[in-house]
Amino acid sequence: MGYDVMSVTCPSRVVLHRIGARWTVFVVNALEDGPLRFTALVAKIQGVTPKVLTETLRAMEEDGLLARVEYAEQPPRVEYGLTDLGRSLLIPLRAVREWAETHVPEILEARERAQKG
Amino acid sequence: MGYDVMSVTCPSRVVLHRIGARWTVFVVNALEDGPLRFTALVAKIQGVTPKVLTETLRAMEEDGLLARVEYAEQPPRVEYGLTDLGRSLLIPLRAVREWAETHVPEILEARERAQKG
DNA sequence: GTAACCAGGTACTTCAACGTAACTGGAATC
DNA sequence: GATTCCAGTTACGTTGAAGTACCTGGTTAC
Repeated sequence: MGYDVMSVTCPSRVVLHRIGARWTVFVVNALEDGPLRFTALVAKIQGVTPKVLTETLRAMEEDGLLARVEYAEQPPRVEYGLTDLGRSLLIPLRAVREWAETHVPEILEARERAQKG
Repeated sequence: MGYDVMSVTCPSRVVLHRIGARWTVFVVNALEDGPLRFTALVAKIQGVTPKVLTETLRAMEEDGLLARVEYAEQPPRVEYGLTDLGRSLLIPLRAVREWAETHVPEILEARERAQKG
């Protein structure tokens, strides 16, 4: 239904902002094959710090992209997995990721040309 | 070609960062139907300031996504248009945009639930 | 008992992105 | 000759996201 992304009041702008956040794309991709524990995520997504990962996870949980599941075991275990909504995001994000991977060389060349020229 | 997006050194991270920049998506979408002049862009993309738009355009030009064309007329005219590379980006970005537009309600509901609960 | 693991939390700092406001300089228009 | 349009530029201030470093409290393994 007609959202106008160019309008300042358009709610899809908020959504695009969340998607554009530095680490959201990585979390979604990292959870592609199933739920993971916090430390597994830190290990898999190189360069992310615990603090930032926590913030990203909380934000994504708030948006219903992610489910945080505590298991009542001893010792307790916490797992993060994609919801149906989060999983549906995989499709467009995969397209972006593939575009990035295939066009990296062209962009790097363009940057070099811009530096020299 | 094996890029590992999860690796810190992966160049596609840089690319994803540029794509994730607040206004890149809007510029690409705004130029979908052909080249536009600077002021036309400012008018079309609501909320963007001249300064930020200039920065965004320069960065995109450096990456080869955009071509800046000066016409040797009186008075001179400047137009910005997508390159082939920039146009190829339209496809994955359209997918993201459509996802955002269709799932905005779900996300807003999830946020409300998170606020109350 | 002590060392490491898990799942974070806190406090502080930094930095780039973003925004505001005002200005420029040439050309055309009234 | 005053104003407006175009295509920005410059200086400055703000903000929010990200990073650094260290702490915590329970649990299990050595």
